[in-house]
Amino acid sequence: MAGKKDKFNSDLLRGSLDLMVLAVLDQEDQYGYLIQKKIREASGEKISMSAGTMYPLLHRLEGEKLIRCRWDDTTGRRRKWYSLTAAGRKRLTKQATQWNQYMECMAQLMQGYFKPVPAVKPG
Amino acid sequence: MAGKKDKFNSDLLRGSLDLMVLAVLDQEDQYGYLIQKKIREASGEKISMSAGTMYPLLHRLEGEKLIRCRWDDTTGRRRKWYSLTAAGRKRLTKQATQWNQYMECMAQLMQGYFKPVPAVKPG
DNA sequence: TACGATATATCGGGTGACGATACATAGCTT
DNA sequence: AAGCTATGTATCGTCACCCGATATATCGTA
Repeated sequence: MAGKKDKFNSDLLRGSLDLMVLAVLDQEDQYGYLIQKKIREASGEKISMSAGTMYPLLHRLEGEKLIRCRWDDTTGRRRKWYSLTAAGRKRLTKQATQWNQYMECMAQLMQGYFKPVPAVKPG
Repeated sequence: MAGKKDKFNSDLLRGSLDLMVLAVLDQEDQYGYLIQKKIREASGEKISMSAGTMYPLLHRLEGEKLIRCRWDDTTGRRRKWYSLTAAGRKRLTKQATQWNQYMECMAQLMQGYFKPVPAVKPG
């Protein structure tokens, strides 16, 4: 039973959900339900983005031209496949950099409490 | 001029401001204005918590009995000194642990994009 | 037929960071 | 004296966004 139903604070998600989704889409094209599943499983069920969070988020990213979609109606299951745009890749890099900088700031602030946080920059 | 006015996304703060303030207060007692200054300087001016953010946050933490205050009216400057309660220290540990877990989850999710993120647990 | 998983979508509610604004004191400059 | 900046605390309205609830539809299976 230990460490079973520990869900993260919603506020933690707000700073990183965009980044997560962009990163997942950078690896390969996905549709919403798959992204949700991927994030849930990769986090060991710890991070669960609800449908009511995910679909508006995808629509927002699409509105910002960071991702684009195409419907797949060839099967009974209507699926909306998303892929990164060039702007999306650019944003991903920027967000990742910002994330790293933020981690460094946290390390500074937590000095004495936390051990230093190494940078985790992509290639 | 480069890298000068880069402010972090407000949403990044939402998941960590509580943790920051608790950690700062764990080091030594502070009053609001000092906390604000400390966070701003330790982050290299990158993280700036506005007064409109900080004071309601402190009141909220006080309402949750995580911190307690006492007024200092001995000088011309009215100062409200805050210190951690036992519950506050407990919460700090919990939040820090949660933060680390979240970083690990992010590392998993960013696999292939990010390099792995080492844990940054206190003691 | 009934149920659960798959798949997308919207809506209302609540939370919390932010800019604006207010007020008061201390110290420095003009 | 007047004006400005820094110090110090506080509240308010706005806005963004995560969430649970709800709706709709298909598919497999018992």
